[in-house]
Amino acid sequence: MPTRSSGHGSPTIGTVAAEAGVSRATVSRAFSQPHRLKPETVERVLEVARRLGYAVNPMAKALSTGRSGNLALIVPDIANPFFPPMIRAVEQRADTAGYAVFLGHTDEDPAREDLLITRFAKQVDGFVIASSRMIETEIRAHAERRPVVLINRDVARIPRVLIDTTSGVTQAVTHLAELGHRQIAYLGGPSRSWSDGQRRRTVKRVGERAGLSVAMLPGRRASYESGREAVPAILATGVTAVIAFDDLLAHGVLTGLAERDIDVPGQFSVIGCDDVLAAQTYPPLTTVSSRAAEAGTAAVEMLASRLGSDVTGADDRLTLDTSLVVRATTTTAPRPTRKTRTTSATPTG
Amino acid sequence: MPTRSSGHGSPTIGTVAAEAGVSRATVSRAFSQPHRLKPETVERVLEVARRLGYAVNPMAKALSTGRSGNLALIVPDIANPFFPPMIRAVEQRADTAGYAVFLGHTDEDPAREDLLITRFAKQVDGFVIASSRMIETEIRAHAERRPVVLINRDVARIPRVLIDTTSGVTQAVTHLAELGHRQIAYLGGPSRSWSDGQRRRTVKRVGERAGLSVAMLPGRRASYESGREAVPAILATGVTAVIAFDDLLAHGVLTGLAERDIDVPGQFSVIGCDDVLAAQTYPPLTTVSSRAAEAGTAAVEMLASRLGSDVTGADDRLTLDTSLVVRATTTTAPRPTRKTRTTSATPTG
DNA sequence: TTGAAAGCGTTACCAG
DNA sequence: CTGGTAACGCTTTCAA
Repeated sequence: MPTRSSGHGSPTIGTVAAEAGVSRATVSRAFSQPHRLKPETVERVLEVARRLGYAVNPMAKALSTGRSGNLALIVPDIANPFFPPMIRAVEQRADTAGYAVFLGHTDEDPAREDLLITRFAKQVDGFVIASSRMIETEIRAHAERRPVVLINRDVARIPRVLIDTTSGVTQAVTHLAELGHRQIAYLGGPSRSWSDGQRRRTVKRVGERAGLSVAMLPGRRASYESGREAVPAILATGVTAVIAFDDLLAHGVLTGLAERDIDVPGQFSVIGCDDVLAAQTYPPLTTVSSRAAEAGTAAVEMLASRLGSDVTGADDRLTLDTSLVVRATTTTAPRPTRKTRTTSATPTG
Repeated sequence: MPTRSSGHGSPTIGTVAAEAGVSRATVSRAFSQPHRLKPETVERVLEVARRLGYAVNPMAKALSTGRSGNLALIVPDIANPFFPPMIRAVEQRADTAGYAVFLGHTDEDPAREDLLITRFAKQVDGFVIASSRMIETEIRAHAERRPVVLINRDVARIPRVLIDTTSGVTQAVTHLAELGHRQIAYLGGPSRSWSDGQRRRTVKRVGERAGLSVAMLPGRRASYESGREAVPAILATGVTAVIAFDDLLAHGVLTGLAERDIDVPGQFSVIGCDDVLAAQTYPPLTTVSSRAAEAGTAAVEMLASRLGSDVTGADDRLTLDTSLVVRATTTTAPRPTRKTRTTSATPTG
């Protein structure tokens, strides 16, 4: 029995229509295009709707309009303190733009990332993909189906917002050079990370230009433990300072160093990246600022503008500059007392 | 022109049906009830679908079946490190159960929480609400519309998983008593927090039973800064040890104490809660373990079981016990030398 | 085992 | 300014 206005479940547009004595089309308009209706009609419909506790069913609406009003945010690792502020910002900005957001956690796995995006695809109007680990081809493929805005991943012709750590890392290297350090190391992060590539290249380039010998340590998971475990390798290179991919690693290094009774910054200088630990380490960590929240906000704005008007727009690429925040883990290089020896791997320079 | 099998947009069930020479109903069945179809038919349909890149449209499916395959996770504060592991767990468990998850961030605001839930309602099959700040009436109202599982909020007859810190906090108080402390304080967290209430009561009860004098400090936002700022108030009470609502606050207290040259644990003992900072503070924080991830997983499981079968089931209430993790911020009470006095400013060494 | 057709709740085009 | 009526893409009786 196809009764539109039954009284059991949540009220539908039909229920309201019947009760208000108008057509379903009118009820629909009362919500989506009130200006095309006589004010008193709108008022009456809305009143009835309120009384009945009616609310538009987003899925039905989506099916009809082709726009879901949903976005998906994909991140590699929620547990990394770099992301929560970004997630928060995306959520907030999306919310004010009327979007609800799905959260996808890829656990740094490109395959999982690909899968998640595919699963979300039909249910969202667009994606914000942070620190994507997928290969360009895959990213492009997805971007062709749905609007995509990338964060910290530079793929031509795909809207993206990049936290440019070149500036901050350059300052970091220069800072160390000025303090008299002659040998420094870069402790890498996730290998597929665009940010890591950028930082790695910057340290190398700027370091060598400043006449420093710089050791590159292989990338690893960005975590406190990884940093702690990397200390022996770092020391083996004989450097007097290290710049880590991020604060988490740097924090771990601080601990590893402390465990070996190596004084920071007295005997060794450490610099982090992202400034997520603020002054919460001991000693307070010198680091490169980040702008995760801003990036999130900007990404949603880009996405929203794409969704609003079908602008095939220019090649959107927003970069956010960073800078060095000097705290207490860096100081002048120790005089070359004992000669630290490299054992096997990791040549310098 | 109502052509079902046009060749432009993403393929629909009609496209596949036409291409495979079967009815739309058959295609639908090939995906949802393959066993009710001749194996070779299923195979052919699936093959065609794959070739065409067809994927079921979840919204259309949802509209038809009334189940969206989505869940919503509501949290008060993504930035608090207590939540990311939980979010991660929820996401993961939901994923394996075939659900996608919306994330809602309420920023500790009950009104916003209420609003978010309402907005999600029509689009999800159920909610996991963590540390809800809403009043019981509101929670009940929502729970009547959609299945709800609460985390760290104890509302009768609503499925909930509670991280029971009673055990851990009891151990904490006892630990301090055994170390000879006679006066301790509890530094409160968010006022609407169920966990805070539980911890507060436990500290008070167990403390007094052990013959300690216990000072209750008003609740505040669970953050590093709040903890740091609370130090003067703590010192003003003349206690020799403090148990903080969570690790963030405790960490802040550590800093505030250090700024005043008060040695921890030599002159003052500090205990946190949730164990989210692990050994990452200086000194490593004695704290009460937490089980955020487990709670998230359990919550989704409860929800999924409710969704699966319409069990009006018993009064589900799962509690997860905790215990004290002793690290390095607690030790025997200092002898009553100088009478600790609060001045005003922040003298540093 | 398969097909026809009636919904699911909205929107949007076309009349009036 | 408002109503009728096809879609939107899929599921699900009901028949065959």
